[in-house]
Amino acid sequence: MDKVFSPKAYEDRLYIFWLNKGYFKAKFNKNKTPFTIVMPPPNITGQLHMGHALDETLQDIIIRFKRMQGFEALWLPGTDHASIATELKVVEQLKKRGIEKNDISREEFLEHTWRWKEQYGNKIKEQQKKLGLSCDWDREAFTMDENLNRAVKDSFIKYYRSGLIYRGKRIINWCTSCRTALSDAEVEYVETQSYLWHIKYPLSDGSGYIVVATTRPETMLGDTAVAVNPDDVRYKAFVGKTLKLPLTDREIPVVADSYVEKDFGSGAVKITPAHDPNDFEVGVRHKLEVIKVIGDDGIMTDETGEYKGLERFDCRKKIVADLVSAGLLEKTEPYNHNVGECYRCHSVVEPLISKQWFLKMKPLAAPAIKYVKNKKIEYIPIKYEKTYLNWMNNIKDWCISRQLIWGHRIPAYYCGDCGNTMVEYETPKCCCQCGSNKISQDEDVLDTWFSSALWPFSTLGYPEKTKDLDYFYPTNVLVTAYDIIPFWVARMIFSGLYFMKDVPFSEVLIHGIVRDADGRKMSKSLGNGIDPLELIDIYGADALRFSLSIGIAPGSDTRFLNEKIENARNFMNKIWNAARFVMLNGENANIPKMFTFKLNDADKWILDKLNRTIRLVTKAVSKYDIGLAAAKLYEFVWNDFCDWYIELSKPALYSDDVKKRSESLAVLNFTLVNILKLLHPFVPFITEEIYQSIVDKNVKTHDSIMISDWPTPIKKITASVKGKNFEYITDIIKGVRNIRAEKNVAPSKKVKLYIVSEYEKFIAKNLTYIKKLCNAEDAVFVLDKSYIAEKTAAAVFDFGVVYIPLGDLIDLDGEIQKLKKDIDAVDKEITRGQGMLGNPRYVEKAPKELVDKEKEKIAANIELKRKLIEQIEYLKK
RNA sequence: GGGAGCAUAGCUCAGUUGGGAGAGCAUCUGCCUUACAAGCAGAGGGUCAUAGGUUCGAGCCCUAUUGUUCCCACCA
Repeated sequence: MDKVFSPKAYEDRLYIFWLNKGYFKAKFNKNKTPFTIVMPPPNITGQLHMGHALDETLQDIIIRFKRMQGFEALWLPGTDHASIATELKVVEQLKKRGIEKNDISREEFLEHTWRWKEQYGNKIKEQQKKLGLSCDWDREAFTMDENLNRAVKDSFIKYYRSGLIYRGKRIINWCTSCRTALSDAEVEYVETQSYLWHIKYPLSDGSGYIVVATTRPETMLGDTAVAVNPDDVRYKAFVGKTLKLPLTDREIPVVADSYVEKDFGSGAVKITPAHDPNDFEVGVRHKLEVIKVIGDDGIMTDETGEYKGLERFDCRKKIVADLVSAGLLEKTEPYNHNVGECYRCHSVVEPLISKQWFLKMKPLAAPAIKYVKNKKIEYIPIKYEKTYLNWMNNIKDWCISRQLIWGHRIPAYYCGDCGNTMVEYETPKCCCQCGSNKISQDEDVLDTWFSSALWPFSTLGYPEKTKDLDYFYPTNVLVTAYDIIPFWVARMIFSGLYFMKDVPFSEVLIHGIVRDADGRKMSKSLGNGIDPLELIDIYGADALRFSLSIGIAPGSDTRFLNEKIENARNFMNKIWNAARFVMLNGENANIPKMFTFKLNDADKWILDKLNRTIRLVTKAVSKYDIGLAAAKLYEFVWNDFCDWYIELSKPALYSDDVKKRSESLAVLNFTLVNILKLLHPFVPFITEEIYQSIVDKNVKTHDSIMISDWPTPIKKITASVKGKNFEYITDIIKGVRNIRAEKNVAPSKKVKLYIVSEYEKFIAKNLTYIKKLCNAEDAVFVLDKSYIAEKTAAAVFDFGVVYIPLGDLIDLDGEIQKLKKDIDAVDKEITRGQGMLGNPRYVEKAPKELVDKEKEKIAANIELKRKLIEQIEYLKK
């Protein structure tokens, strides 16, 4: 093994090894319980970013853990066609080659897009492999695969036939740049500094005017009324009269509608039914004309007279200018409000009237709410249940049609003669109503999220009733970031319930997003993104994975700091070197099987610690508390195993006693292999690489660590008992080291120790450790201080005192002061404890265990205090 | 406007049904001790945002306040 771990030397090799062995594959197995995760499919436009790295590392940890525990663990990967995002990319690429989307046919465009997909769509897969993900690549799915297409078509038709899908003219969010409708979820609101323009609308009879305020003056060209509140006395007389719409020759009525709030603005609202959802409703109530003034391309329409052909924001400027010259602009007020942007291209979304397909949400939301409330699906952490319920409870119908080419084409057909609509699996030969054969398919495709919503079952064979679907569905846990709950999680839940009559997963593990060092979201526009692949290149995949998993709390954001990954890299190096230590000493050794020989006190101590770690880590990972599990492992491996146990093993390893040596190696190998197993889900590469080089056949039982068994606590080990507590030994070592450091005793200088303790026998048995780790040339037991002639410093414990003769380095007054300080601290502890025990309610209410522990603590502290006082007495003599 | 979260060491964050305040990094001291200087040993550093309350006991539960972040809605 190399002195410094070098991940590049083995990561790729091991991944290929796993692939060749087929260890990632999962298949129907009636003797095993399935555990399923479907991977949130990255977009084919995607590059692996830190968000993926976190999300997928968490999933890999869980799936590797379950696999080792003996589940038939399926992690199903795949990619999403990402309708809008991909189409934008392809349009852009074509533009560079001088090709406009509108100049080529639908088929040609699709051809270009498929080619683009073949070229770039698999990039992320190769990146995921670098991360070490153990997903079943044979099952890799794509939302536009043939069988997934079938699922989409099938579900659309089923929804339609039960009346949940309808087509209608509504105000929808329109992106004038992408030229498509968007769902509510696809609009992002951004606070924008703008103005509120107050415009005078003169009465037709010349008797005055009404002032209306607007943030979008260009829409006034489509105004078909001004509305006031029916109870507003200021405007009572105006209702029913007509106004001259400025800059046009149209006359519009003043209507009364309770939607208008008296106290906001002027109390009068211009009504533009074609460009505002609320105005649309008012228009319906008052049977107003609907005039579309902004076109799908963001250009003013034929309806706008002299403004026709102007871009919408240019038109706004001109309108304002014209109003000023007409003397009709009363005032302009600075105004901050939220403006909707397209989540893909970030251009301003235009609400406008359009004929689209919608999915009725209320009937689907009801069960989706019920199942979550009944805990058939649990959110981890629980707070995200509220986010979900809040969204579900206020849900509106989902606009599912998109005016794009790349996606699942809507299976609706229209008769060119009678206009009949047919929703069918195959193109109808002729109209079922009039018999005409002039049949054309709807030009639109479905929202990308429509197919994503089916992901947990479409990938397993739905609508076919496959064996896999039956075995692996419902899946177990969905792992994703909180920002995708409305888009995806919610929609999978109602889709799963509707089509599968069962939840798509029983748990949702929500994690945060990875932010930069300053806490900002990583984004392309800010240029503050960190490329996981670069980090893998520098630090290795394991270091990246570990840095992302340690210390995170479910649902909370995490900042990415270089020092975190450096620390993780250092930890990998630590593991590497600990293993190297075991290997170097174990060459050619004849290592006995564990528990066939007598364990020494240090062995029992580390095995007890190992047991605790196994319990803790197993429990934590089971609860998906990945951050805690990683932290506990870090602590055990570094602080207990490396800092203590390896040091403790050295006297035996370097001795001439072959038996002792080989027994020590047995415990080292045993502990090491358990550590590797516990760490494997987190850091698969380094653990596999080390596992492969383990020579102790008793502990290396499989040809790969990833198919080995998850550790269980060793039954033969019991915690230390009073009088035989190994902590006495470590306490003494720490105490002596402390004094040495305080008194500036050179590390190379050997010291002599005198020990006074009622547990002399136990300590004597472990004296080698004390001498070695304190760099003491001798340690002898005495009955009390009076047997020591030299001036000494003392390390005082409740179980004994250790004296170090340090000659002139000892300052008597200083020592006394120090001891007094210690006594004060101990006194405080005793008072606190006695206070608690003196309280009958505490003794009565607190758990018995705790009370007993408290009693022991007090006894120990009283003893410690007695010994401290004794020391002062000695010093004063 | 509605909802949720966060506030703990200089920095980034943990803190498991309420029971003696933790880690990493940074700082200081001493060490190239034959696994590891990407290391070892030791040390300093916190009124757990503020004010109340519940409790024998509060970083943790309740109320209010301040600061901060996010989500949803979109009243022109």
